[in-house]
Amino acid sequence: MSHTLAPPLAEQAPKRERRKEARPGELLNAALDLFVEKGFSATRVEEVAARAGVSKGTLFLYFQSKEDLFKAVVRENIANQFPAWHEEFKTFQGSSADMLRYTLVAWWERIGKTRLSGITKLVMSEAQNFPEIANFYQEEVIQPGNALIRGILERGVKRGEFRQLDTEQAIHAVVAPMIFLMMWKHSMGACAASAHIMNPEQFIRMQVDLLLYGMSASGKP
Amino acid sequence: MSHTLAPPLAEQAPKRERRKEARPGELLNAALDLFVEKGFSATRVEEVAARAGVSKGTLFLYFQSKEDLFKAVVRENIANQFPAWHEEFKTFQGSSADMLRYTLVAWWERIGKTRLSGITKLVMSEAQNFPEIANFYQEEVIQPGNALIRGILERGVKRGEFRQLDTEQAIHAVVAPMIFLMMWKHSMGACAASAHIMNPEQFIRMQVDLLLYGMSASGKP
Amino acid sequence: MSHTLAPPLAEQAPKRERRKEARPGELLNAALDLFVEKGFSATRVEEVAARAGVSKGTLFLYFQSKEDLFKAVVRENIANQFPAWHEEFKTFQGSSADMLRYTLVAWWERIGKTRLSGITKLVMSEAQNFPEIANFYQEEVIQPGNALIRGILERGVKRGEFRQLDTEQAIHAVVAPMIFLMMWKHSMGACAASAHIMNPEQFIRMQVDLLLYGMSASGKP
Amino acid sequence: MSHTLAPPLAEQAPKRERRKEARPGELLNAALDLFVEKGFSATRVEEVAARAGVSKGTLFLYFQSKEDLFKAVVRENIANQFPAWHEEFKTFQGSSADMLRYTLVAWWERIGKTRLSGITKLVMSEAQNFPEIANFYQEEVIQPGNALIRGILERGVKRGEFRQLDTEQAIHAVVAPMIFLMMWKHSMGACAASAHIMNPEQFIRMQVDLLLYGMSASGKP
DNA sequence: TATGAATGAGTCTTCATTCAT
DNA sequence: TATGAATGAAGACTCATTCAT
Repeated sequence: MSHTLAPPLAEQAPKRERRKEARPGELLNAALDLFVEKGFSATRVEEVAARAGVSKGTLFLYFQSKEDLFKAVVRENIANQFPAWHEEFKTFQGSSADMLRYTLVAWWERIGKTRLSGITKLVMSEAQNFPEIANFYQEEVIQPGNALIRGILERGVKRGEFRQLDTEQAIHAVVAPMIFLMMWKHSMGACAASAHIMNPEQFIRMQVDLLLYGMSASGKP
Repeated sequence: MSHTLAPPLAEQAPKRERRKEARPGELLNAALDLFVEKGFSATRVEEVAARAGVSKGTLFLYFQSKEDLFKAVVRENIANQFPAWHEEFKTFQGSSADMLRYTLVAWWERIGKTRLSGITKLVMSEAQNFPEIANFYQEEVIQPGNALIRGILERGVKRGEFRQLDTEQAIHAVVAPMIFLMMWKHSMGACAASAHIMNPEQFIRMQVDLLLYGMSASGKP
Repeated sequence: MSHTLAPPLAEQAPKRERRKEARPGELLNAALDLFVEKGFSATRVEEVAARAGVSKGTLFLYFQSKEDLFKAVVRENIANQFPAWHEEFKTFQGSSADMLRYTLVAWWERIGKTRLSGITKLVMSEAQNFPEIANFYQEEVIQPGNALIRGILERGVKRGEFRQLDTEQAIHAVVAPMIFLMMWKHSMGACAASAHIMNPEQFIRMQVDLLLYGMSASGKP
Repeated sequence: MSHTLAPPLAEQAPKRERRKEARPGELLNAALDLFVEKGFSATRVEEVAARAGVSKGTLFLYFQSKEDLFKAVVRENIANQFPAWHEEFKTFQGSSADMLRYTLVAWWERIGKTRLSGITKLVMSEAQNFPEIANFYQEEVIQPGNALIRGILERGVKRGEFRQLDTEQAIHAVVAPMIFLMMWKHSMGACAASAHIMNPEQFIRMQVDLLLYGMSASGKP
């Protein structure tokens, strides 16, 4: 398996003759844009519909409610990536340190640097006011995502590359900088004043180094 | 036993209580609670007033607008802590590693573990939609806070305890886990499913260790 | 006879009536009524909507704001009359004295005696507090209206019927009694005490006589 | 009796030692300013109090309500001028044409050109919404004012200077341009665009000429 | 399937008036 | 007499959702 960073989700939808069947997809795409830009609560369904080129009523033909629309956005764009990740991981050949490093860099390419990172930001921002969404995200994104990391860590421990770890704690140590990066990018990072300060790739590299310093069985990554 | 519909006579609460001095504090306290609980946009000024035991109109006697109320909450609870921090730092005697460790632990005690952490979460969540608030927070909290960290790092470098660093990058490395902790606590951490997973003190300790591994001049913290 | 508390079953009025085409007109008509009756500031959009038989929200479907609604009322009822006036004037055959007399009498029939006169009253009443409206009215009504009068006066002078005049001053002399009439009708004239005192047609006739006395080249109208 | 145009109401209030007794006067003065500037409805009692240097509560100590305050302003500044006018008229020596001319010019000096003209504008503007005020003004200002004019006209007719007139109609012909002038000054005249167009003294002179043309027994004023 | 007109509860803010001190 | 804190009824405008066509 090659470690190319190409996005796994190639758009193979035929460009023509898809007026009707494509409607949900266009709505989903518009919704993703707007949810990321304004958050869940501040996004108006009418604007989503307008951006997708349909009427407000049509949106409610495909999605029962604004919340339902959001869930579909998440499933369509994030949750459905997990099988591919799992597949990729099953056949990974390198060291666990490499695997971790690769994962975080690939995550940045496929999620973090794209508008999808805005979804995580949105959920963390508004989970309080929309418990339904919080639970949904927990189950469909966070748990599968954590499972991925857990797999790497347990692999490393089992292969003697990492020292004995409190796995769940370690998962958080891995995930924390990613989440921070997404939050930053979509909040303070969006303000002119502080936008340039942080270089994400550099930040990730540093975080990986720090993590591996701490986790390596040998004391050296 | 008579089933009269007359209201119970227990209502002897004074209707117009004059509490000039106490009002702003009570409103600020109620506002802090609600802003943390629901965010800025979803908090209703009427509810703030009700929780403080006054009418909607009274709130606008003390604060020009909802935004003004929020700024007052931030100033009263966070921004005014910086002088004390600066004072404390000026006379710190130990090593810079100890200073950093002490700072993050103290920060957790004084801000992170209290409801105040909810304010940072709120700002990061809603900065996009309220640029005025974003700028305000940048100037009155983030910049002073960063200055504090910068002081520690530069001290460590000057005293030869830390190796030569890109200070601004290092500030972010220090701040990132704190911000993550606040975000987590007030979003996914507030959901029953994942509340117990993360132990903040332990998380901080680990982060500090990682940071010092990476920054120490000697290679050992 | 049962004293059930159930509401009478007579409510068969359709709740959601679709009248796309008719709505704006009904709203405009209701708005004209209420603006004339109460002025701009004291008119409640909700009452306008109610009088048009729709909900508050529906009004904002057709007009962006209360001010926008007002502008539409003015355009629909007054500003759009000017082309017809101009057309009429272009082909007027009689003497300029007759033309002036005709104009003022016709103006009374088409504007002054109708509820439209209330709009001018409203604008003069509230221009101070709504500069946006003042400017709008100046441009869309007053200037075109003055142009009409100017045309008559210059025609009279050119044809040697009127003596050499300071045209702009004379315009005011012509317009003043009209404006006075509108103001009076919608203020003190609306009070029982003084309603009967003034006969508008007679008042106009007298004003025209006075004006022509003053302006005629021959010294006799 | 001299025909000087000096204002009859000399301020003979002692400048010192009038802290307490002067309160109502200061409030009245502030109220006049603000009523003229913003109208009745848009004037806030709090601002009146502030401008008079007292608290809002104090205002309600002297005046039962906003309406009551307004009535006091009218009485103090306008209604109480009528006795002096009557006195002056009783001893007027010249022709009735001169008397009319003198009256209108003096009226302009004492009322029209001062901020008092704003009161008439205000009443005409808001009478619809405040019938109580409309009636009050009718009785205390309009009727006495009309009586003054009626006196001049009847004098002129009796002395054979004016031809036989419908007195009540003629009163309106006299009053109309004055009212127009006040309205104009405080509405469209306040807008930059049209402020310079009208010269009030010139306008009055012209109106008087027109009136006297029309009313003179000789056909020449 | 698609429209878009209609709804109405909800939100911030203002201000005349009251009343405890 | 004087204060100014407190009230609460409005009012303009928004927006997710419904439903007749």
